[in-house]
Amino acid sequence: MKTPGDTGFAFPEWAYKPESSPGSRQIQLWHFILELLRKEEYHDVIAWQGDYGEFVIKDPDEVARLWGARKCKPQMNYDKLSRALRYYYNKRILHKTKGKRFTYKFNFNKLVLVNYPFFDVGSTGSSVPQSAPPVPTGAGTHFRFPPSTPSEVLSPNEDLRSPGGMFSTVARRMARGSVSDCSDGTSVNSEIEEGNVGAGEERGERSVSGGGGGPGGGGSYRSIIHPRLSHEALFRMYGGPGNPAGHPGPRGPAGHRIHQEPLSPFPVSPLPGPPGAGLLAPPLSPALSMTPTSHLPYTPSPTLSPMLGSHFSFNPEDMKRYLQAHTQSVYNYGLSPRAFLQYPNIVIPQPHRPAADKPGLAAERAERGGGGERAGDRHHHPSLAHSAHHHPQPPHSAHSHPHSHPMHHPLHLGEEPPHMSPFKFKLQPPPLGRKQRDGQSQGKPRQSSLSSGSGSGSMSSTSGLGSSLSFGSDLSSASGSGVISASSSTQSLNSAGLPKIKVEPISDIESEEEVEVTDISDEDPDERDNEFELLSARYSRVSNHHHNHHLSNGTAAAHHPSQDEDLDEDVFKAPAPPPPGLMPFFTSQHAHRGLTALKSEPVEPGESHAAQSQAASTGATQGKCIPLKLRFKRRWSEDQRMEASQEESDDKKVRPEEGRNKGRQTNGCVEMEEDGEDGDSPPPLAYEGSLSAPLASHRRVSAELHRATAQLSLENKDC
DNA sequence: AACGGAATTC
DNA sequence: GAATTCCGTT
Repeated sequence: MKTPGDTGFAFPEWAYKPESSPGSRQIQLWHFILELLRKEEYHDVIAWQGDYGEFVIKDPDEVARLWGARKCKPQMNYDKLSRALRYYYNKRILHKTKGKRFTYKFNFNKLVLVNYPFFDVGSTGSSVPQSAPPVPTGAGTHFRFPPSTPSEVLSPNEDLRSPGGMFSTVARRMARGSVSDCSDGTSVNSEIEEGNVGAGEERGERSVSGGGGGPGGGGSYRSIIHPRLSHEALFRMYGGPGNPAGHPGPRGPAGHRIHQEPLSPFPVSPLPGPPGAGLLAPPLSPALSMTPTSHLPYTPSPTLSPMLGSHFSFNPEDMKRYLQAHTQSVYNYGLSPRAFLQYPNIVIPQPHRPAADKPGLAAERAERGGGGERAGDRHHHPSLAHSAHHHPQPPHSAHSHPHSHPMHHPLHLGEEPPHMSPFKFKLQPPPLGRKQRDGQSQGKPRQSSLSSGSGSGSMSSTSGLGSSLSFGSDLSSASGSGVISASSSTQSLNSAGLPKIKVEPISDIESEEEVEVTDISDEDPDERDNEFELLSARYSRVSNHHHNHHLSNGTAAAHHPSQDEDLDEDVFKAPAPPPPGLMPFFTSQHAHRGLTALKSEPVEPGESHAAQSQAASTGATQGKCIPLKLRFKRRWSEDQRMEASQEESDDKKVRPEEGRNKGRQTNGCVEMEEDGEDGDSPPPLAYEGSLSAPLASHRRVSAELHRATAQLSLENKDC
C-alpha cells in the first residue's frame, strides 16, 4: 500500500508522471532518478546520502541499465547517463558533489519549489534529512497561494502561512485548467509510468489516495517541506502519519512501510492521484522547474504557470497576504523583487516576522529503524543512517559567519576595485563544429557560454524589453551579472563566429566549500550564497549590493537572475534559516522605507547608504516620480558597473542553443515498478536559525531589496 | 571519474 | 526539449 500518505517521502505522484514534464512526455532522467531513490529496492543501487538532496549512485552500471531499460536504450551506460546528468548542471537541476564519486545533488528548488508553488510549509521543525529534499505535501487543506519562494518553505514560523482556503478557487481552476498536465488535451496517456500504471499494481493506491489532498479543494499542495520542518509538521501537513486527508485508514501498513529510506527525502505527496482525483493536478510540473526560473514572470509556458495570472484572478486580499509572505521571503532569502512583478497592482504589505521563535530545527529525528525494508533489499544503507546523525552541515555551519544569511551575497564588490575581481576572463575562439575541428587542435572550443556573464549587465543595457531577451529559456543563463555587457547580442555574434569570452571565477572560493557543489562559483553571485559568505570576509562590504539590480518590470524583464539562483544555491546547500534578526530589522527600517517608497518615492533621504548612493547617482531625477524604469536602469547601470568588475560568473551558464526538431514518442518500455515506499525518517536537519545581528551589509541589502520591491510595485502601479 | 562540445535522435 | 552518442580533455 502505498498510499501516498503512507509511502513516505517522495515527490507527489504526479511528479513522477511523464506528463509532468512539459518538455517531453517521456520520462526524464531526473524523474527516473527520483523514482529510484524512493524505492527501497533500489537503495543499493542509488540512494540519498549526505547533504540535502544529495544522492549517490552506488551502482552506476545498474542505474544505467535501469535507465536504458526505461528508455528502451539498451546501449545505455553510465557514461551516457552521466552525460545526461551533466546537462542538468546547467539547468540547475543537479550539481555534482565534488570529491565524491557518483554523487550528485538535486536542486530542489528547481524541482520542487518551482513546481510546487502552492506548497506551504507547515511548521517549523526539521526533520527531514538533509539529504532529503523538501517534501511536497498535498494534504493541506488549504492552498497556499504563493509561489514558491523558499522562504515560505523555510520560514520557521507559521505566520507566513496563508489562511487556508484562500486559494481554493485558484486551485480549482488550475485543476481543471489546461494547466494540469494530466487533463491536458495533449492527453497523454500518461499514466504510463507511474501514475496509473500502478493502478493495477502497487502504485495504484498511491495515486488514488494521494489525494488526501483531494478533499477540499484539496488537492492543494501545501508545501514543500523544508528540511527544517519537523516530522510532525510534515505529517501534519500531509497527513503523514496521521494521514493527511484524514484517512487514517489505509495507513496501517504505514508502520512498516514507512520507513523505507531513512534518508529519503520526500514524503509522499498526498496529492491527489492524478486520475480521478485529479482535481488538482498540479499546474506546474516538475519539469517546469527545470526551466530556470519558471516561476518567474517572464517565464514562458504560461500554461503552466499559475502565476502568470492571465489565467487566474486573485483576490486582492489574498494577494496581499501572499505578497507579504513573499516579501518576507524575498527579504530573507535575498530574492529578487521581481517576483512581485506578477502582481502589479498590489501593494506589498510589509512582511513581518516575529523575531524569535526559532524552532529547534535541529531537532533530531532519529533514525527510525527502518521499518520496512524490503526483504529483497540487499543491504541497507548504513551510510545513510549515518547521515542521519551526522549533519552534514548545517547550512550555517558551513560558513562561519554568524551573519550568514542567504540574503547577502557578498560577492558584489560593488565598490571594490575591479581588480579585486575574483574572476578571470578568457577569450575563446569560436567553437568549431566537430567536423570542422578535426583539423584543429583541440584548443578549447568548448565554452559555449558566453560572456554574458553576469547577465545583469546585459539586461540592464537592454531597455526594459527584457522580454525580448532570452530569459525565458533560461534565466539562469541570463543571470550573472554581466561583466561583459553585450551579452545577448554578443552571443548571437558569437554564433557568428566571433570569439567568445569566457569568464571564470577564480577558484579559490571553491576551495572553501569544496565538496558541496559543483562550482557554483561560476554562477551568479547572487546564487552563491554560501560561497559568498566565505568571500564576504574578504569583500565584506561589498557584498550587499547586488540586490539592487533587480529591476522590475514585468515587461521588461531585465533582471538579475539572482532570485533563482539564490534559491538554487540554497537548495544545494540546504537552505539556511532566515535570520531572526533580520525581520525586525526589516520591518522597522526597511520595511518602512519600502512602504514609503511604495507610496511615493523610492528613495528616501537619509536612508541607508546604499539608498543614498543611488539617490546620488540618480540625482535630481530622483525626487520625482521618475519613471521607475529609468531609475532602475540608472541604478542598475551603476550597480552593474560596480559589479562588473567582479561579477561574472555565469560563464558557463547555459545558453540556450538552438533547438532542432522535435519529436514525440510514446513508448513504454518500462519495467520498474514501484512501491511507495518511503522512508520516513529523515534525519533531522540541523538547521539553526541563529543569526546574529544583522550586519550593516545586511541592512543594506535588505534596504535595497525593499526599495527595489517598492519600486517595482510602484512601477507597475503607475507613477 | 568527470566534464562538456558537437552531432544526432526521438 | 531532452536526451543519446561520441569523444577529446582534465
